[in-house]
Amino acid sequence: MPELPEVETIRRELVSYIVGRTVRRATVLDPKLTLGLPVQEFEFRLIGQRVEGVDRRGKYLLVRLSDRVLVLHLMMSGRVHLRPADAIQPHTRLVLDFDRDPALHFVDVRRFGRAWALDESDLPAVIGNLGPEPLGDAFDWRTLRDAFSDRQVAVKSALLDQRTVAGVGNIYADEALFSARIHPEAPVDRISTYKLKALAKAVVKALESGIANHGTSFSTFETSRGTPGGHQDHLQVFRRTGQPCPRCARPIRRIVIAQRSTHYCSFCQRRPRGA
DNA sequence: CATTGGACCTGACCGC
DNA sequence: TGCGGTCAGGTCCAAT
Repeated sequence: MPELPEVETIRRELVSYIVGRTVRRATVLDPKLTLGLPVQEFEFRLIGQRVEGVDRRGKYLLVRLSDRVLVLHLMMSGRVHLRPADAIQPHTRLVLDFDRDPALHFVDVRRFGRAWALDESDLPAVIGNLGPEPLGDAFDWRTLRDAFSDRQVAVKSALLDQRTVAGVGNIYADEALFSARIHPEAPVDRISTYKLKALAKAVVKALESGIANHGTSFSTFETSRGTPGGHQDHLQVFRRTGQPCPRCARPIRRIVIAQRSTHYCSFCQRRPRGA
């Protein structure tokens, strides 16, 4: 589920539900979650801490505590649920109990998700390599120009690289490239300034649209309150292989770039000449 | 250096 | 029903 719009949707819900609460108990049910930090130490670092706020950096969720920060990355299948402390589900990996319900449950079928309990000063070690926030002032077409210079990688790969811009994943990369009419295999150093400007705007538009629809959910529920997002009904190309392009009605194609499914219209998104 | 391919996990779905 | 293959919203790390 989780790209920037989905994580942002969760963040906004957490802000209204857990800010001001104090952690009474932390329970790690899957030691893999803490990446080698002993479970007891992880839990100890959270207990007694008050939630001061909830931030987001790219696809990372940052739960600001009195003098620590809990960082969550949902990877492919992670979910955050707000439910009673004792309502443990099959794939629950972490539960934070507060002074009253609901508790925060981190549920993750595939077990790729991670959690860190850090001092603020250790945050850069986890999120220090991220590119600019696409919805912040630091991002515009020059960001892409600088990241793309002297490189030949496919633009789709470059957008998925979190050092380029933080938070874009497979769905919103495909959607943005469609909006900007850029072929996903276009080598980044051959994209015109005109197209780069279109792409920067398309990235912002795609992400903002996702947020406005509370994220994209394909099969299971998604937001922390268990309601599905609605953006899947607004996707133009992603997972629409064979269906008509919204612009020209020719069938959407699916190819694989960097081992990721990629969806595009071969008529509207022309390969640069000579590439 | 930059880039690529495999690894990490589990479950759903499809064709035989 | 069972089996094997494919696919899934992400990232890291070794090999090239």
